[in-house]
Amino acid sequence: MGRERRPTLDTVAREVGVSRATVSNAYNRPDQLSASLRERIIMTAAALGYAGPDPVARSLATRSGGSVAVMLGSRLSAAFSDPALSIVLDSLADTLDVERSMLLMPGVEGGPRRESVARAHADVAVAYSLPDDCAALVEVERRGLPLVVIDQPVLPGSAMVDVADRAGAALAASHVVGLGHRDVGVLAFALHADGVSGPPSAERVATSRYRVTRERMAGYVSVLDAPPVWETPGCLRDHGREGAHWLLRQVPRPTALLCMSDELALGALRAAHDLGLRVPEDLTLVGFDDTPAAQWADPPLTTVRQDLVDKGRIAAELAISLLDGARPGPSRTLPTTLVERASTAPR
Amino acid sequence: MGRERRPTLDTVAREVGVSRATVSNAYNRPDQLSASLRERIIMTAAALGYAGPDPVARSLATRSGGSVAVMLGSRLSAAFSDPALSIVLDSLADTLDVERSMLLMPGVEGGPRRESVARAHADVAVAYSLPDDCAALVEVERRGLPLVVIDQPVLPGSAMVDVADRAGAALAASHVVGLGHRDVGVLAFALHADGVSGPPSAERVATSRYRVTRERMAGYVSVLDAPPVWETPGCLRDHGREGAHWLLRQVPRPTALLCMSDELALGALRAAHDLGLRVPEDLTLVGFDDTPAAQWADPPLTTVRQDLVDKGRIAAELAISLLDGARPGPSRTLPTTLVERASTAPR
DNA sequence: TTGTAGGCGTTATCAG
DNA sequence: CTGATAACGCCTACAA
Repeated sequence: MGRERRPTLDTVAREVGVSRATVSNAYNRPDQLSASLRERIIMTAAALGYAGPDPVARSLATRSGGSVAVMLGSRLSAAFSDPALSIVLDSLADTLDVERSMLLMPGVEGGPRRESVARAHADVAVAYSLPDDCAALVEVERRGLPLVVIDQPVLPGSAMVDVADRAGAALAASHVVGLGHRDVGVLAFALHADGVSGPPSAERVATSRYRVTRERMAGYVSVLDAPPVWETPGCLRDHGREGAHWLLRQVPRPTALLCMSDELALGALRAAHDLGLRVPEDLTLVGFDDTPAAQWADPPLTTVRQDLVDKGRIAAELAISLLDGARPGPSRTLPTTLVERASTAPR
Repeated sequence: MGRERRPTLDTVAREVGVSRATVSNAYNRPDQLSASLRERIIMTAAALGYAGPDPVARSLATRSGGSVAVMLGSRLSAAFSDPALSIVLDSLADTLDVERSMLLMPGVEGGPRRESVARAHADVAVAYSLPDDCAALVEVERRGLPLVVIDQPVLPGSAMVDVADRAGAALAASHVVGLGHRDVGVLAFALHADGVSGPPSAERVATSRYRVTRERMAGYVSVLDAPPVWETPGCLRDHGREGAHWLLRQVPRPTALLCMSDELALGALRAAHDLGLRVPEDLTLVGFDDTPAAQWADPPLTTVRQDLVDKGRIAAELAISLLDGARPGPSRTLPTTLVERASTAPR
């Protein structure tokens, strides 16, 4: 099994009897040589089994061409099971130029491993809702990679796109209060990355590493007065179901639940079902994100809408402009709006 | 904004007064030099703002270090909305060595663009259920990248992992027939990438570009006699719902539906609900995949189980072994089993 | 323990 | 239109 060296640009050049530069031009600047010569070069290249310019070598020479490193705060399973993230990622990938792919860097404990960031062939990074003290971000800075942040953290020198989470949460809270609900529970997602679930202490809430969670909580609390809160360990439907069971056991029993995501709300819907409560007659439910599943639900979910497609698109655009040498501008904050459907009703 | 050149290994070497090799060793082979010298090197490197060895240059020199290119047949949104795929990818990423990330290459029309594969910094590729004539695969071959195929296509020279789809489908069909059902409908996913939906012609079935679809269909048909079939344009729940509505309008109305995925089955469940049919009393439903949603459903779904986590893990292991120079062995076929839950009942 | 020299496969610049 | 020549930034024998 002789590990025979693969042909290179030079092999082809020698065979054709031209210089390497000419062969390179044959691939990258067809207008720089006669069609016939080019043809001859391509032919012999094929005959030699030359696979075309090596992407890595090309990148070294051009100092570019890597992909976009997308850093996630969670494992892929968690990432994929979060519809909101899927939509953002899809839109991001869609907007990226064809020649740049996404280098997905899953997180282990609050972010990708620093080492993997150090080795990544990327010339721009996108951080998706990462904890402020994420080691991977230190590495990004050390490498001097242009950075686009989605949601978190707020970092000088990086471009950023986020969402009016707090205002949106306040909208949700005001809505249910306006409907006459006095006993309102909150279904929050993780405040820390320790997998703990249950009613969190005030301190735990205050010290949350997750900006989105903090903001949404702040929005709820700006309207509500010390509501009962259940913290879930993740954003899965099951988690929402579990938390809702607890919340609905409180006395007085909440007549409305504000949920930090649609998935959580869907879990709560299930819990209501378990307990024989009708939505919205016996229980009012508000989600967050407005993912497709929210409209799909029975009843369709009232929720706080954020434009996830826009979020991904803008992140990609920012990444591209950074690549083009633009300075990161002020952060772009997308609006949130309340979408009233059938899961909310007057008390 | 002077685009000042970033320091390199050489800059550091000169500053410290040693050779580049020594600096390189300071990073890659700490045991090759005294701790004190190493320390001095690292310090000045930091002072100079040297970010450590450039990943691209390193890869060029070592001829390795790229990531694993994962080629998908669909856009990411579609990919993510398919729970089965999510699980496989997660398991795949999880098994990969820490230093290799996944380069996600979404497909546009049946696969990634050939051009993007040509430029990818990858030293191994994983194809996930791609059409046989996928251009991206030609490029993979041209580049001589080691290839691991999941499900499709069957390609000489590549490692492969797939699933006993046909046998599994036959299992499902036998199960419902054994239960006494005579009128059985089939909810199939896309046979072609043209977005068409409806009852497909025999020719359309026979010429399907998708192996998984063909195999499952073959499994059903090996037991059933010319069942009514509805082809969905995708694997979304909505699609399943739409198709089920049509199937349930046929005369005689099917008393059982075999669905090519759990998502489709869940859509069918919804359709049954729409029509006031009880499952399993009035309608028997069988899914495929055994994703978490299947157990979650109400009623929990009888389905054909495949081990998606294994599938991803094995794909990753194959990729790694290919990277280590192993020859692709015979294809690994994972078993399918029938998981009986509450969505099936005797006629 | 350190340094030297050669190579990795391209691209870019600038003459001819 | 073509070809030297010099980067690009690093790795790795091998010699000292």
